Amino acid sequence: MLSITEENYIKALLKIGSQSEEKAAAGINELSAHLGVKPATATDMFKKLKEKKLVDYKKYGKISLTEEGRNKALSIVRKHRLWETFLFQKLGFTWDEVHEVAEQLEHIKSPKLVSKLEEYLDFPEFDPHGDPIPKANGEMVPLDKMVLSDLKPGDTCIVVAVKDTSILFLKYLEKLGVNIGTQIKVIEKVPFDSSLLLTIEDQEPRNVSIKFSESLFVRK
Amino acid sequence: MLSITEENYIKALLKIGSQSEEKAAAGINELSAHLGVKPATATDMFKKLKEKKLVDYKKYGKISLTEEGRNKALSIVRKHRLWETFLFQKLGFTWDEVHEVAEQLEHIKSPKLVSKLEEYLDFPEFDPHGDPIPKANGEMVPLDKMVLSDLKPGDTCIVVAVKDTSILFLKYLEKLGVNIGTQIKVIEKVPFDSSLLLTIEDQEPRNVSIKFSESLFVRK
DNA sequence: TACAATAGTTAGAGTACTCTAACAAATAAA
DNA sequence: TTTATTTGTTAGAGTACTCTAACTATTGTA
Repeated sequence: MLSITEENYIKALLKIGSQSEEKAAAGINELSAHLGVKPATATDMFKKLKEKKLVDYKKYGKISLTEEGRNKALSIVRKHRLWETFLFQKLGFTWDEVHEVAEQLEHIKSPKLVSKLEEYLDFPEFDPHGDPIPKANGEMVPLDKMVLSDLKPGDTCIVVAVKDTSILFLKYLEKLGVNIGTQIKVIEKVPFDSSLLLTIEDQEPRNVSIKFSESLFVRK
Repeated sequence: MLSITEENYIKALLKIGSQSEEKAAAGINELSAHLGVKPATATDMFKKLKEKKLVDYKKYGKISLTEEGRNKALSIVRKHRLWETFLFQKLGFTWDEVHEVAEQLEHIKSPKLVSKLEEYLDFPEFDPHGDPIPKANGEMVPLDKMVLSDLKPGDTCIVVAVKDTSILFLKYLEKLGVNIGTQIKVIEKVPFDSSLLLTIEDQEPRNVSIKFSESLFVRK
């Protein structure tokens, strides 16, 4: 049985690992920053997780999940996203509120609760941020997505997920009327600062920064 | 902000305190047994809770909740019973399964979650075991209840709650077809062992032990 | 009222997780 | 290729919660 702390460590590794390409490995500094602890603390903890055969790790090397560690981490992500979906769909939480509460709910230990919840939500494939929800066996529909900033003038796309889940960004999206499924057309790319001029659904064209367009996942 | 451990300590005190009459105070041995820790451990913890002004306590004296401690404890019981209701009504958990999971869910910190959940459940007054759910302000409908063993032959009653929430007892009730709201009529009291002969709804009369009849709350 | 039984406390120690400070390895730059 | 910078490790210590063992106070009984 993993402690909440241990669960958070392997979850962080799954998240950072899946962002980078290839073997999905991460360094101590990046991990500790993401977890909000000092590198020394993270070193100790990953040593312990290595003993438990959840991570692969050698002194001064990159850290990656073992098969078992990856499954455990996926089951936490599964719970997190199912709870987010519940909070959003059933309890009327807003987009930006669900994450924080789901961070707590994801650590509840009850296999029955998870499967009942999934059934109650009618087996959702995506959470409110557009991220795919892993199934009980760890499978996950791959999301074919690109960042908005990769589009060219004239391209049209559908918003499928957010890359940045910070409250500031989510609130800004809300204000702009952007949700999962929203249609966006790129009118023009400003060479000076790489900002984009675009139309959101039927609204008037507006300009968004490169930071914005790199934080939104879309599908052509 | 209280830790999960601290929450469990004041919850135990509320529970034991409200079982006994008068000033609702409890001893260290009883509390530590209920919490599954050694008396030495409980002594330390209640000292700490005294510093936080959540309990009244002097060396070698009984322990009781302060006004603030009582409010905190009630809010945990509120969460516990709302979650039990959710698990039972919405997710199809059985009577005996809800408690264990609610023990975990009651520690989730989110005032919004609690009020949204209450609203989603349509402001329930009782949990699946028949116990009243405290309102946000700490108020609770008083349950006019007595134990089945206090009835006399010829009396008829309605089951309103269970006193013992152990899985063994709940499963036995299920087998007997006893639920909240079930009607029971006492036919005869056996002087030898104080067991009762009774009819449950329209079933054939059957005999139940004194242990059984002292574990069930009813209303005449 | 004295003493045995019960109830509660203190001291010392262990585990899990965290930190700071000092150091060592790996990597990038001159 | 030597050095500076970045990255990661070790040692020592602190907090929260738990234990055992030894002790003290309170209560009930003879």
